[in-house]
Amino acid sequence: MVPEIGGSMSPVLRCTQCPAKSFNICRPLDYDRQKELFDLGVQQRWPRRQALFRAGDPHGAIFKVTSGMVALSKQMPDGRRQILDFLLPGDICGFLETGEAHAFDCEAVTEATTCSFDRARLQAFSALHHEVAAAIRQAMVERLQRMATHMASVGQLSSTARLANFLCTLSQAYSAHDIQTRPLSLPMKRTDIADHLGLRLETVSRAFSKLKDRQLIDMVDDERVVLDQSLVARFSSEAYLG
Amino acid sequence: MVPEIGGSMSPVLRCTQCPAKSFNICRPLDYDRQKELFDLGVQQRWPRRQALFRAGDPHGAIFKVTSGMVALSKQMPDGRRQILDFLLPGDICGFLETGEAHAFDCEAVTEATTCSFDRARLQAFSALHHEVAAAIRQAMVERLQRMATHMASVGQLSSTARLANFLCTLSQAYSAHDIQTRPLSLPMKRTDIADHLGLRLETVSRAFSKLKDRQLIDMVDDERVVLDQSLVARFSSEAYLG
DNA sequence: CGGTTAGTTGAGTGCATTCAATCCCAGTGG
DNA sequence: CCACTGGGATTGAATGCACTCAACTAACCG
Repeated sequence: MVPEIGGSMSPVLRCTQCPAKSFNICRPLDYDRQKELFDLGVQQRWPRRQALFRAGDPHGAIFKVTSGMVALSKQMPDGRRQILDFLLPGDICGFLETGEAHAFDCEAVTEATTCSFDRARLQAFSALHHEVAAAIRQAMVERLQRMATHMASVGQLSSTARLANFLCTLSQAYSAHDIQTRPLSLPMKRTDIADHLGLRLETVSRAFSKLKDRQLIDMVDDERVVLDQSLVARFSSEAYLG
Repeated sequence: MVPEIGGSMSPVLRCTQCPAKSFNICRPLDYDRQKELFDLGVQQRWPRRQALFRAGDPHGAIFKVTSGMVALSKQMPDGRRQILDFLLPGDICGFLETGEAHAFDCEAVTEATTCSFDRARLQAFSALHHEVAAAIRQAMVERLQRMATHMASVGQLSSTARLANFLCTLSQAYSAHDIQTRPLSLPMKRTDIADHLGLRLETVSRAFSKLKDRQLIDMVDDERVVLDQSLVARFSSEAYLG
């Protein structure tokens, strides 16, 4: 799932308890400091559909996803939910809250493992190491930009274009996380994609069929898809959403 | 438009060149430090529809809105646009970019004035004054939460509910900025509201009519509306969007 | 085997869109 | 003064896209 990356400048450090590759907010740190940070972490395993935390929970830990996929979402009182983003191994969540409580829901979309850090200790660590604070800010800016692009997609595009754009965006995220993109794996359910795109699952299914018919994608099975080059060219964020 | 706020702990400091009330990221600063920061600013005036900056522009200044209303948006190649947020006096923009270029478009929705700061100098200032850095991070977190709530609205609600929620959210933002909410002023055009909510302007107009028919709002004129209590209770972010 | 879960497809409905007409108002010039 | 104009908002009629409800398939598991 997460292939080895070779030829890095310093040895790829692993959290003493985490199987996945290095914490992306730690890239700027040298080996000793990465080790110091990772030693703070505690590994946890989450079955599919289980909540890491819910909006309103008092926030304790900050989570780094180490395997599987996790969804950040907002739940409405009537049961509808909006999935804001899918998190991949290396991503962190639970750090962007105000006050004392979580603002979002966070749940495992597949079986997932995380490495969790005590919030106060990570904060103290980032106060000490200026580069970590900068990396956290950078992570926030990137999440903001991802959300903005996605909002434009949900607000402006037709169902099929929305799905096409989603697949391209996901492919780009996989590339950034050194995850294979051909075929592209879709570990989340159709319902999850629907809740992410602001559609019903039947509409998502029809959109998949349309893309297949137009030969813009090729489905290996329900959870593996190969994107055609022309799709990537037309619907990637840069090309399509400015 | 921006009534005086009385009884503050320290004197309400004004930027030497800015007519509006104090920079909200500066609330934690004492008087001397606020003054030091504000002295860096340069005032500018923008006619309606003019761009403060466009996505892709190399970023220079960071803007604080001092009067009027400004829209952050994402433009698509075919002309459609998604307005991400409306900025009120006291809000800042242009600080959440990666690399060398702006990620969003920013344009004046009404005639507006801004106080602009050199990016490098503000960054240096915030490195020096720890509380300012924290306030900037806080502003980013709040924008992220606003966008998340809005995304849930665009993704999940019907046109009328979307408009109702928008009006309530706007009212809350006005309160937080010490702007009058009864009546609530709507300085932006119907097109702007449509581009914010992911609807067509005709649909927005029909949604206004529906809310009027159900006596959930009362229109003074095209740009002034009074929200009924029951509307606020049902469609404010906390009540409706978790 | 039957039961469950996930996905696809069909038929019909409803809501938002498109296109067009009308209204209102402010500004302008005859 | 009134007629004309243009921008913005509203409303009507018809279309189309996404939704709802339902049937059906496939895979998995007891």
